[in-house]
Amino acid sequence: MANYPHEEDLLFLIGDTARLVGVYADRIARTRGMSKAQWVLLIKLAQNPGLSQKDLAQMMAVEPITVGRLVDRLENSGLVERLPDEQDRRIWRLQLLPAAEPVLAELAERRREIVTLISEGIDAATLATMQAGMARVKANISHALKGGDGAAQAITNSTKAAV
Amino acid sequence: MANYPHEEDLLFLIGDTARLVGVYADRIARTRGMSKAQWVLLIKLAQNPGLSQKDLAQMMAVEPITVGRLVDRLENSGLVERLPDEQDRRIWRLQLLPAAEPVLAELAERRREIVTLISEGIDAATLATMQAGMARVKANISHALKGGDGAAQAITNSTKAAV
DNA sequence: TCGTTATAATAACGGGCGTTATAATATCTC
DNA sequence: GAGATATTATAACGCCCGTTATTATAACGA
Repeated sequence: MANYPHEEDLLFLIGDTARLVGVYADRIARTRGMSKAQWVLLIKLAQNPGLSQKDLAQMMAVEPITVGRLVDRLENSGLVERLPDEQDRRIWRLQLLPAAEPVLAELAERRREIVTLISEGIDAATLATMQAGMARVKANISHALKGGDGAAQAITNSTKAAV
Repeated sequence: MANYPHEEDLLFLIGDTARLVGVYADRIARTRGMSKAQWVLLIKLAQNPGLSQKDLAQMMAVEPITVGRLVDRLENSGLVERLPDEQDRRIWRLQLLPAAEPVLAELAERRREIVTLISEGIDAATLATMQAGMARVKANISHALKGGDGAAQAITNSTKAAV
């Protein structure tokens, strides 16, 4: 069964890599009783306390309903709480609960390990090019999906050094 | 609400971009009555008729059970059939049905449009660097998940021109 | 040849995610 | 101020996907 590494399309590569990294990160998250998606939410929320679900959804590049469901589970786990907004009764303000902080601290180191792992054998300049390039791909597709996220400068090899 | 483009992590970028591209591709696939995952399966199967579910799973970088479920649906849609293997009664050999071909042909053009879309504003050399880099990331994570896929040469900026 | 071990496929379970539709609440406009 | 319009969150539905466990069949070893 011939099975060469087979010069794969960037499109397939993006999907496969994300799924595989997701599986890996998910296994780590589960050692602390959460999923990868919940872990991401916690990270974003730690950086921006008091966000609404809609704001958090935009930051995570998912639909608001997805954040709502994640918060349901995180609330059950005692890691996040929903607080009513003073001005607008449609809005929940999200807050980490104390139980979240030690778990997040432990996982932070594991996250650095993942970054190291996926970067193996790739030099820093290439990594920078990839980061800038992926940011542009994300901007392109976001725009096509009619959100747009600004940041639309062209990415070239020479941009790389500046990133 | 300050919301800068915010210098995003490659790890987050990979996940977000894949999801967003997935949503976009899925919308296109649904105009032909299938999902993005089913579309991918059909493409791989068209390139390699007669694969077993396990082989196809490896090619798609998913678990065999995932392929089994996708084939269930594609069989119901009349796009794929399962044929018994002559030698080994555990194995199904997969085959596209005639109905699949015109649909696949129509979708091929839409796929090229997606590639054009996501590549906008990124020069060819950078795209090549990204492709080689992502292939390495995939190899790194595959190896860590204990499959490994060979192809473990270092990727550098100079590699780029050769790709 | 018989029993152990390996392998392909599948079932059950649970979490992720978008789409469409709906309820509650704000906001805007006449 | 009242009705039209917009916005935040949520429910229902369906598909994606991995983990663990099970069944059927092959392959291997004494």
